[in-house]
Amino acid sequence: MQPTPLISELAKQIAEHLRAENPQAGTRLVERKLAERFRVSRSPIRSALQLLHTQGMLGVAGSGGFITIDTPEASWPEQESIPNNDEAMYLRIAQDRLDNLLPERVTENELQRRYDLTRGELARLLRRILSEGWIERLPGHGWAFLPMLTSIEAYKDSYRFRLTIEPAAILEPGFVLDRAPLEACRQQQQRLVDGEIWSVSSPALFDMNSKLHEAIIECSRNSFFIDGLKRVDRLRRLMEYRQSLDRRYAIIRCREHVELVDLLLADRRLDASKFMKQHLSSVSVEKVMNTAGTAVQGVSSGDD
Amino acid sequence: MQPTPLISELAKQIAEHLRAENPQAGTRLVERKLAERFRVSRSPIRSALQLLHTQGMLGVAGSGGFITIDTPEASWPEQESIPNNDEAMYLRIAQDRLDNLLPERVTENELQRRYDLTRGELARLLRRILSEGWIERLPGHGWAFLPMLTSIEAYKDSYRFRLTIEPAAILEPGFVLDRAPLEACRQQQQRLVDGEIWSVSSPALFDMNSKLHEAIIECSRNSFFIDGLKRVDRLRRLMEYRQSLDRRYAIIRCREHVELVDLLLADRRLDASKFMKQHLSSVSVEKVMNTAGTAVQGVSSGDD
DNA sequence: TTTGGTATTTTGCAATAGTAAAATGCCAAA
DNA sequence: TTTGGCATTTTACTATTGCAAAATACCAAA
Repeated sequence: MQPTPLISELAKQIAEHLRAENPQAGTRLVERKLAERFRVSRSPIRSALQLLHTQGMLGVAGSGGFITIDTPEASWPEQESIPNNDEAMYLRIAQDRLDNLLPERVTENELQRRYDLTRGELARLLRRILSEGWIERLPGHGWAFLPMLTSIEAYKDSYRFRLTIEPAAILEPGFVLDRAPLEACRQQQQRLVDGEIWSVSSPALFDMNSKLHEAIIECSRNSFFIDGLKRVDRLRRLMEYRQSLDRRYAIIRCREHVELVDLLLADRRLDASKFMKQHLSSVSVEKVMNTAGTAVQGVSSGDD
Repeated sequence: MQPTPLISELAKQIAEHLRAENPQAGTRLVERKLAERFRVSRSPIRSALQLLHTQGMLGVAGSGGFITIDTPEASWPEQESIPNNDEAMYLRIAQDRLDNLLPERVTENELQRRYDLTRGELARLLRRILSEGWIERLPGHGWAFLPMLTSIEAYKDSYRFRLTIEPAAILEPGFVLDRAPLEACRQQQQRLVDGEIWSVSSPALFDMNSKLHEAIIECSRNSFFIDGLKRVDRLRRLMEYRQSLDRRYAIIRCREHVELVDLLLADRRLDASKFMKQHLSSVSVEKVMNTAGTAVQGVSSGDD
């Protein structure tokens, strides 16, 4: 039983899950529970557990099944070892598109040849790109890339959109605070402020920041706001993954994040909404100032 | 050369195009121009023209090629004759899903059997549904439907989202008025107010109204706002297609639409934005009142 | 009942070839 | 140059079959 992509992906997620939960040694890992949680059947879960066991990260219970053992945190390796081909290919296509190496219109065969993909891999990629909204099918043959966040204009557009929906989402009538995830994000931001920010990688920083904003908007319980922000973030990620973030600005944003979460945790929603507005508009201004003088693909102030 | 789906679709679009342009008899239809406009190659355009010619709606020029003839409006038939199988199937699946006849999780085979589809048809359908955001792939096998606008809650959510973005879009700095489409929409709305509303079908009414709102938001030139509204509208269409609209309320909305466009055409953007806000919130209230007493799937006030 | 073990069924990807349809390149005429 | 006619190339859908992997059903033990 070789690890299929799904199996190693699941192993990674289970390890991550355990790192977050941090259960005491000897806790039983119930196959059905995990299967339900990760929305797959027991088969791949079982194989993933097997895999983690052979890596010495899980023990076996006397009566069968796997249990956690007392694993020092260091030995929950970032299971990135198996570089997910799909993800890499996805980013590569995005970069090629941003660099204008890919024409606006492409056929499936072209892509398949160019990136040496099987039909299935290509189908998966196109599905993903489609659902993220930067490609569409032409009526006849082939696909057309949609304009992405290539220009500063589009960039500013994305911030004005967020400036509209994020403060409004906090004032939604159905807004209910999810304390746990917010407190987790707050801690993360505090650690960044306390110095981690100077060592963490740009993509990781980007992810932490967008995770915080998404955690907040999810409290609105309005899926239109939630989806709206997530769609913007996925596009922004493609743009910002290639930039290195200027930590001198980023740290200011992180401080603001902490303050923002504190307002929310104190149930001061109106103040939080106002603060969000101010937070986003200052990021926006910064971006413009920052990109005005330098090349579009230069250093980004950014974060959020 | 039988008409393929693409060809009959193009014939329909070309007829519609001509009805809108209303060129004088004898105007030459340039294949390459049409091909570019509809983003296909010349082949299917040529076949579509051929088709329209055999239906007696186009003449031939002395030196080859097709020209328009003096066709009374009545004889530009709504080319709906060939019921697009894909579209019908799409609506059927949406309805089945809304009626809870389809489980939350389905496999491709299940769908293929249930609706008697070929692999390709199914792939096309899934792609479309995916891009509209109400289905997603599971990590293993199969697909999961996402919660749609099934509840009144979600319904109200969609209006609050619009209430946030639509008035804001009018105030976007990049806002530039597209007079032609707006004036066309205004005329359409005026005709509705003048009595057409009592005879036009519910889906047609829905389309006219959403077209107006989309025409307005497109002036913002901010693709995040534009996309946001379009996504909401696609979902709303699925819900509202099954409802018959109460014309006594709808006509009020149409009058407001005329007024709204007039404000825009007079360049009173601030007033237009305020008016939009009031317009949307009254629709929203109406919806709630209307659905509160009756069944969810009863008569909708609606329109916008 | 809950759980893991095992066997069985089902799924959907891969590879292939054939084919209709769409895209494209070239040419001649206006 | 613009345009339509025509021929050719390319694309992507269809329909196979085989197979690995995922889902599922059933059973026994705790």
